Amino acid sequence: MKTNLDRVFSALADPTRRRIVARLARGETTVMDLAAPFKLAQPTISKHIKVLERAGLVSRGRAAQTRPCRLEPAPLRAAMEWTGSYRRLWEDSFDRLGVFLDSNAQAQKKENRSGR
Amino acid sequence: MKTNLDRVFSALADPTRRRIVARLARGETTVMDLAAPFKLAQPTISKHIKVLERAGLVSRGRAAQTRPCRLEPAPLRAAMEWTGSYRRLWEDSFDRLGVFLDSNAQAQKKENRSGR
DNA sequence: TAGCTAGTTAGCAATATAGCTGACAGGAAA
DNA sequence: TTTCCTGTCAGCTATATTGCTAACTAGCTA
Repeated sequence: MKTNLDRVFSALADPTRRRIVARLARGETTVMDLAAPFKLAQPTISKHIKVLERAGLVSRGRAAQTRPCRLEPAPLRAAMEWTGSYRRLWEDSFDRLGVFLDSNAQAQKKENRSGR
Repeated sequence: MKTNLDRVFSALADPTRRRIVARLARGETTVMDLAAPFKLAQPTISKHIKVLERAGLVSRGRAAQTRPCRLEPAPLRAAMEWTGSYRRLWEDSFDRLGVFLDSNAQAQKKENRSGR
């Protein structure tokens, strides 16, 4: 039984997939377009996209004969929050921006209160 | 040829290893201690530790017959920065706490100023 | 010395992953 | 209809990963 975070980190462990994510961050696009920069066969890219999809990082629509891919940020956020939860380890003081992590709730409150 | 980030994300993709990281965040400890909470055989834990070590997430010393493990935060930071670079995708506004990413430079300055 | 504790190394099995090719499907265009 | 474009699916190979056990090493302790 694999957790979501397992699949997210696993998906991000491949440089091809990270490049795909980077491309999708600039906007929705097609499989062919995603495959273009790579020397890999196109079905190979399809497989990578499917991995991203199973991790919840990508969602897809249908438009004529294309399957446009869109980046879903939530899992990226989850990954960042996990790694960020150790932020205090590389920061010397606790009362930096870095509090964002120790409690997201607290960070939220602060954000709301201060409007920053 | 594997990049560092490949190894870091790959290492974090396993729940056992994430639990080891979580434990190490509370302080340096031994392999036996790390293995205790798991039902896995001890050499299996050794292997997981080695994966974390190759990713640069763990460094080890020697003390009598133990090999104390310590968490190295830098790769965690790198992973957080990668995922965080897409932070704008899940935030509606740019001028939140979210500046943390753009402000690594700023954090650096703070660190330097504070004499670290 | 002998034995205990902590840990690594070697080797095996099962499964997953990343790449490929070849064949297929659905929609647009000729 | 035929053809092309955009993909998917099935199946193969090679390699990596995760788990195990058995056997070993290194250092402490009796």
